[in-house]
Amino acid sequence: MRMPLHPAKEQISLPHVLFALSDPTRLQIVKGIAQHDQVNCCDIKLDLSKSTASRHFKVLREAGIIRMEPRGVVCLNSLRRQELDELFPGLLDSVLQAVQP
Amino acid sequence: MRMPLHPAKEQISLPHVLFALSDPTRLQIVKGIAQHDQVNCCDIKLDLSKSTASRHFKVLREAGIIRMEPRGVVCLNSLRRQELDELFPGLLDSVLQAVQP
DNA sequence: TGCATTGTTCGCATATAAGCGAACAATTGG
DNA sequence: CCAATTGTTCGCTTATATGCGAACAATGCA
Repeated sequence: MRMPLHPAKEQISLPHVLFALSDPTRLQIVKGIAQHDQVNCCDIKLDLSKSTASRHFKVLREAGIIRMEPRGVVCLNSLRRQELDELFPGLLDSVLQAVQP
Repeated sequence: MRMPLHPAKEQISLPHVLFALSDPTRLQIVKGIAQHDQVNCCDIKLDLSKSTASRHFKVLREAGIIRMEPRGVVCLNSLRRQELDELFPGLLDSVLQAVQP
């Protein structure tokens, strides 16, 4: 696993965050990460090729929503909760609340 | 002005709402409507052709975020606050809070 | 050292979004 | 009735998103 690039907190923008969250697949990913915290990518079952899944993770990462840490052959994903809450108070919570179970 | 089509509350979906909000121009529109409530389209100054502006309003309307009521030659816009708050509690508030002033 | 595992990247195809101007529709007011 | 105003729609162009498979990179394990 190569080290993925994450935007600094100041670079995170509301439109990009909302766009990243506007896709049902990515909402599922975010929900999965929020529920279990620290999951690797293939823990979240998606009916997609791995290249497409990888791109969805990339969109979330580049929007500043998730953090990906290499752990050997796997990478652990977590939400950038604190930073997002500081930038956009209440946003992530309301979205997670609203995602259908 | 023809009568515009609005989705019923049950048809409003989170991904569509988030997508509609993921554009800076549309965020400006939403903010403008939220601040003044009941504004007509050309009250919100946009550096866009009127056809493009019209499409942005249409995206917001079809996502269920705004309501457009014909008033003569003009149409009045308002947020569908109550329905959105019922569907996605806190979402609209956190977005409005986060939009840069 | 080899090989399986996991994820990224590339190239390609298709679909959707976003921008504009021109033409159209509906209403108001002279 | 006619013209001005406001917004929609259409046709077009360009840019971006989304999907896939194949090839590549990095790690861990036998």
